[in-house]
Amino acid sequence: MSVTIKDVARVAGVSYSTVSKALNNSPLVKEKTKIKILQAAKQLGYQPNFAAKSLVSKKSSIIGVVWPTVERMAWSALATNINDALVKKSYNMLLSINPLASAISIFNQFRVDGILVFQEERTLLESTDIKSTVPILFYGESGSSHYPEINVNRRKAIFEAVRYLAEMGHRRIAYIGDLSHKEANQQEKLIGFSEGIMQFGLVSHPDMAVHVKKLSWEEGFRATKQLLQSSYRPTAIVSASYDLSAGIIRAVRDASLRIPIDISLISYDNIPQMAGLEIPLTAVGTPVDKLAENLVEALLKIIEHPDSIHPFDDIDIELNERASCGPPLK
Amino acid sequence: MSVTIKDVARVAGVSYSTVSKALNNSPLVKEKTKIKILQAAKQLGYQPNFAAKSLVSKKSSIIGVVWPTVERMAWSALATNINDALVKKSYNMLLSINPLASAISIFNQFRVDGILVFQEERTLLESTDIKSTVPILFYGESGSSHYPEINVNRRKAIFEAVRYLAEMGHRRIAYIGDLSHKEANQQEKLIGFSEGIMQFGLVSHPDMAVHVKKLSWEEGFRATKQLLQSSYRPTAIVSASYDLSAGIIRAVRDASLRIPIDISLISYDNIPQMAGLEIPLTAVGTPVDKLAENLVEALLKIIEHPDSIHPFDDIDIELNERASCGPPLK
DNA sequence: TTGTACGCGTTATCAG
DNA sequence: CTGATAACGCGTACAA
Repeated sequence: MSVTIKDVARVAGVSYSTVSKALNNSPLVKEKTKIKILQAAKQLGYQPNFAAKSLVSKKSSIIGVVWPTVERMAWSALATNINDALVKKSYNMLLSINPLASAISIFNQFRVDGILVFQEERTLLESTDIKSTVPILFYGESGSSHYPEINVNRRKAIFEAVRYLAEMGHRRIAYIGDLSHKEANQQEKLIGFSEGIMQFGLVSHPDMAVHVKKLSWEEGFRATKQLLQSSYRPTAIVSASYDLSAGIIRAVRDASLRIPIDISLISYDNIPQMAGLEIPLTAVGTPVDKLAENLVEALLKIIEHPDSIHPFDDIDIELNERASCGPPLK
Repeated sequence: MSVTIKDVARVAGVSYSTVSKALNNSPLVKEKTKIKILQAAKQLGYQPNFAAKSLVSKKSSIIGVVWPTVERMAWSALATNINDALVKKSYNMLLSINPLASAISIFNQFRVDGILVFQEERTLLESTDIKSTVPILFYGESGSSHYPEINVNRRKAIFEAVRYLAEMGHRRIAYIGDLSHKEANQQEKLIGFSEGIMQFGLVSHPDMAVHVKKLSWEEGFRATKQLLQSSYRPTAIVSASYDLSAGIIRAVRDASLRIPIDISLISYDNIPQMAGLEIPLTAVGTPVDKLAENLVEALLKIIEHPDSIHPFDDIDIELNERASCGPPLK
């Protein structure tokens, strides 16, 4: 049914091995015949067969990405950026939203060149022991030390956010985020906040940190209402995620407070969408495009040298000033 | 590097064709040797090579799904459900977030068994003429009539929502959604609303329909504030999407109105998450699980009979009563 | 019940 | 420059 190089060869009146060369732009083919072959190929609507190609070449030019069911904005943005970065390196990205073990199994059978795993919580992994011939890179907590992982330094990011506010003159800073100790990533952020408060000798208060069950805008909204009604009167808020921040803005405005005049807001998750909110948000974290490039680069490095050990540094964080922070009112 | 059936054969002390049979659970192999082979395979960590397999069998057991950049909740839910439905039929799903043309090209080279395209706006498609040997099914507007497509009857869905409210006694109903005529899907919803208003002889008012630029919660929030401040005093709201509704609820509650006592709310997008909102929302639309099953079923039908024409009916809609609608206050 | 041989669509190596 | 031909890993008739 589908057309092969042999069909193309027949139409072009050459042998199929010549077609193969022509299609791969080999210099061993005369320009004229090359053109003839290319025309025949186009005319027949030839599409190379990936399976055959990767069978012989042992390469697929595909990177498999394992994605837990994703709802958060920051992750969508990351996926898009990784895709772009991969295309730039002439790879293609395929996503699987299956459970980790089966996704990895599928990608292994496909003999993709590399696998990138987005891991939010680490609990899943520990039970099932992952077997993979294909190089894997974890983004987030891998849980097992068998595979290389890259993480961003969330602790430092939040710490820097606090520093930024403190240096601006803020003394009463609040934090809205996941206060439970279930997810290591979220815990890191909280620690960063605490460290900042202590380090810069800021005001402490029992209500200064508000817990959210999910990093969603609803929770951000709710938590902010709660915060503003408490006896703590913050002049600035540190938010643990983009989605959270979206809800925070709404709640703050509803309380007829102005950002950044009455209250400053700085958010984790350094994605371009921050600029598109009602108020362009000053944010801290690794810019997604850089993060994506780092991840891709690291993965390609692993692919090229699968055996050597790869101790990846945490990716550097940045603080992007926009319009949501200013000195406290008085 | 990676282990093949030949390696397994050597370890198990049989020929590799026997291994092949054993692995495919053929009855032509003695139980005892089968076990021996299976053990050897596991011990070596054997993973079948997809490329080789699909090369000879002309099947990949993979369905490629083309996804525009994902941000909306309802779509995430749909993807998850399709994945599940596919697994049930022993297929695997792989996602591509590349532009339509290149995604289809990749899937063609992979010789996936079928392609499912999520198409929100149709503008993209019309310029590039899609060529695909692999069967394609469009969900949404394909734009060209070359490929089969399935859609849900959004017009009817919204119409039924209006009917539901009307029969409950509501006379002043508002609509929050995309009022521009750019996207056919959104236009359909608006038409359904207008038809309902006319058919049931309800009150008309210039402010009864509020436009949102995006189907996001922010816009839902904003539009609702606007609606509640206008001179129109609706007793019920019809919302065009889940995300919108989330924002609507917040805005309504902020105005100290109670749902459903002071105001009723019914939403398009029939997804389980509706039940998880602050107020379990009565919703109309095709339940995602059914939608997913329908799509999968239709696609498999096309795969089996690629040549015949497939005029798919719109998928039926359902109205799920939850806790957000009641009779008007007086 | 097991093994042999061939072909799937490519690339790569050699001869011509 | 071009054309045979051998792999690649697997399924499957067919032979043993």
